[in-house]
Amino acid sequence: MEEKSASFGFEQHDHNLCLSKAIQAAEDYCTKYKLQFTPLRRKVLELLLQEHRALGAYAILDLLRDAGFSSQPPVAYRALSFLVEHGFAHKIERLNAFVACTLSDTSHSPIFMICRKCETVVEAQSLSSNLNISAAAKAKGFEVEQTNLEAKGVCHSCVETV
Amino acid sequence: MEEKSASFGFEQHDHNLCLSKAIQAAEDYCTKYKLQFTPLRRKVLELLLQEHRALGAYAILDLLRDAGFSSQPPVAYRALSFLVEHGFAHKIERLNAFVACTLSDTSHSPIFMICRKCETVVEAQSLSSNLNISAAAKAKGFEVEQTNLEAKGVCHSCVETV
DNA sequence: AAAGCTAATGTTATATTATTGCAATAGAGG
DNA sequence: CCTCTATTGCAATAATATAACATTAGCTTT
Ligand SMILES: [Zn+2]
Ligand SMILES: [Zn+2]
Ligand SMILES: [Zn+2]
Ligand SMILES: [Zn+2]
Repeated sequence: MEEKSASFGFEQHDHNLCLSKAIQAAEDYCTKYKLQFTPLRRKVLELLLQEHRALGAYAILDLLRDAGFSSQPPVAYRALSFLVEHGFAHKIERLNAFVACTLSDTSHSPIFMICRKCETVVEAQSLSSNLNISAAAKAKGFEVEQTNLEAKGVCHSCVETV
Repeated sequence: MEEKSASFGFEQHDHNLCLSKAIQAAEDYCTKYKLQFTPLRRKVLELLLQEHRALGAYAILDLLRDAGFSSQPPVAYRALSFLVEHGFAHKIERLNAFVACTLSDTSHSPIFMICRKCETVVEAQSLSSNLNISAAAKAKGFEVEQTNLEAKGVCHSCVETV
């Protein structure tokens, strides 16, 4: 009874599994590092994991209200800060929105592919590109601490549609 | 009487020349493509070129007021849109701010190195990294249209200071 | 030059995104 | 249970950005 209806990585996959694994991983990480994976934080991560799209803070706030939490901006922003800080989510700067992390590896330099039609956000691990960047930077005497690459384009599903 | 006091590319350089060249290039480009390089647009580009730092729209607005222009938000945002659209400036998403383009090549995929201490923003041309990204994307069936890489770190001058 | 058209700018209002400061509450640790 | 700290709730406001419409400037055509 495997469900593979949701799209991810621009591919079909078992999204229920995808979601529960990510939650479990976050829980394990928090236990290990004595972080508080509170109901609020868990809920926000779940909301982000529902879809492989970036959600704005105020969209999350609406969903939190539905779930019985407070719906004041700081509530969402603080939970999101926690999730981003510990690598459970990322901020997509060009959308002012947040997406759940889909890579198990903590503290990575992600590449995001953002479909401008369906707004799906897929995260990939940076390949050698990161090395090139560091090299280019080093040549200019710059110490890279964190990189963020956001690619806008059209995904497989959308490229065929008008 | 060469002046090399300003830092750029984390290096000393003749900033007056740097500025006037960029203005001239923009002027030439606009003439060629019949774009209106109006006093307002020129002024905003000049303001961005003053420093190799990203300026927020409202900072620009303050400077515009000093220069006798209107200081309502749309004035700055429209001029910035024009400059960004035609490649004379870029938006630094993680700063919600704008920086003058320092590369002559029109329509490129820039890399920005942002010093978190002095806030200098240096633009570099992407090397082979772009190819890697497109390759990674293609593997996922994604058509890259535009990429933006922002690296946070510490520049040469600041790395030595506490 | 005058009229007509289009692009750019001015202006007002409002939408969207994000933070500050403080009070109340929940959870960890003794 | 008590204390301390982290988290959440809440109110106000800051910072960033856009929409809608009026006015002006710069061309084009007559
Ligand atoms: Zn999934
Ligand atoms: Zn799509
Ligand atoms: Zn310069
Ligand atoms: Zn610096």
